[in-house]
Amino acid sequence: MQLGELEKLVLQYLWSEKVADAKQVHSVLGQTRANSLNTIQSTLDRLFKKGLLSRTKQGHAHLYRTKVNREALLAKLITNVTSDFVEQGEHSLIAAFSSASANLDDAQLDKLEQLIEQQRKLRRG
Amino acid sequence: MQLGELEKLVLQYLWSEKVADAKQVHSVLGQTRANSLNTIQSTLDRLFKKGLLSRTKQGHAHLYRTKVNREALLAKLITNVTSDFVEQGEHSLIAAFSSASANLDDAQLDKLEQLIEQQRKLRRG
DNA sequence: ATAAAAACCGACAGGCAATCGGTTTTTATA
DNA sequence: TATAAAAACCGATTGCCTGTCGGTTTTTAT
Repeated sequence: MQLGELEKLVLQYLWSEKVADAKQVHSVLGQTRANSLNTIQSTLDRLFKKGLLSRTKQGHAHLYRTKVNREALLAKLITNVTSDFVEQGEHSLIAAFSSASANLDDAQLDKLEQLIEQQRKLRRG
Repeated sequence: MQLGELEKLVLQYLWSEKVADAKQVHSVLGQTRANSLNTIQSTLDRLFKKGLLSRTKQGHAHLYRTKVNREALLAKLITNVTSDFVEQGEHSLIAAFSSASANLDDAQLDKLEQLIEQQRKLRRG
């Protein structure tokens, strides 16, 4: 699943605003990008069809919400883009890390270690 | 950078074979997919233009080699697909890790920690 | 009932991968 | 060195996806 520029902007907006209708999204994104309201509606609809947004009717407008948070989307995108290259039982992030570790500075290594520890704690309950 | 199905197959073939010309690639991939030699040539050329392959002339054929290994490509793809969602100054792989850490099993967490330690040792000299 | 608001539908442009026919260039060799 | 074969190169087409929006239908508030 490929995400276009506008789709990404809309997702980010909805992560920050929680809920919005097309008009609201348009009023904000229309300031940086010259989009018609229809363009925003199409984009919202495409994201909805991709399963990334949910929507409910409120009055005569759809209210859109994100259906996945940023972390879940990142995980999904990563899986999509790498799945053809990873073996069963292997995780793409770990494979990638082995090639990218040299580019991380000490602080980033620390950070990563912290994240691992944090995850371990979570599992111990 | 978006990779198509055939492009992925070609990359995987070249990771396993190290070096090949269009004819060789075609003779192998042509068994599963019905491609003309020209199709393979186009694909090799596109991968070359994307910087994923290098090539040298040998006789009247280009010999292609991968320019990035699998791990480096994974890192690149992950960075590409996540970068629009990652804050300035944050390393996308680390951001990605915090998104996906819940999907890693204990052994994978161990493995990652080992890789970090290994990198640390390397730096200490 | 009606006007306004929004959804819905359909179309088109632009970009990219896959595809391949036809032409030009290169090279080995007769 | 002329030539045939091999491969590169060029250009065109198809199909898919995102962005774009005009026009029509549906919904709703008054």
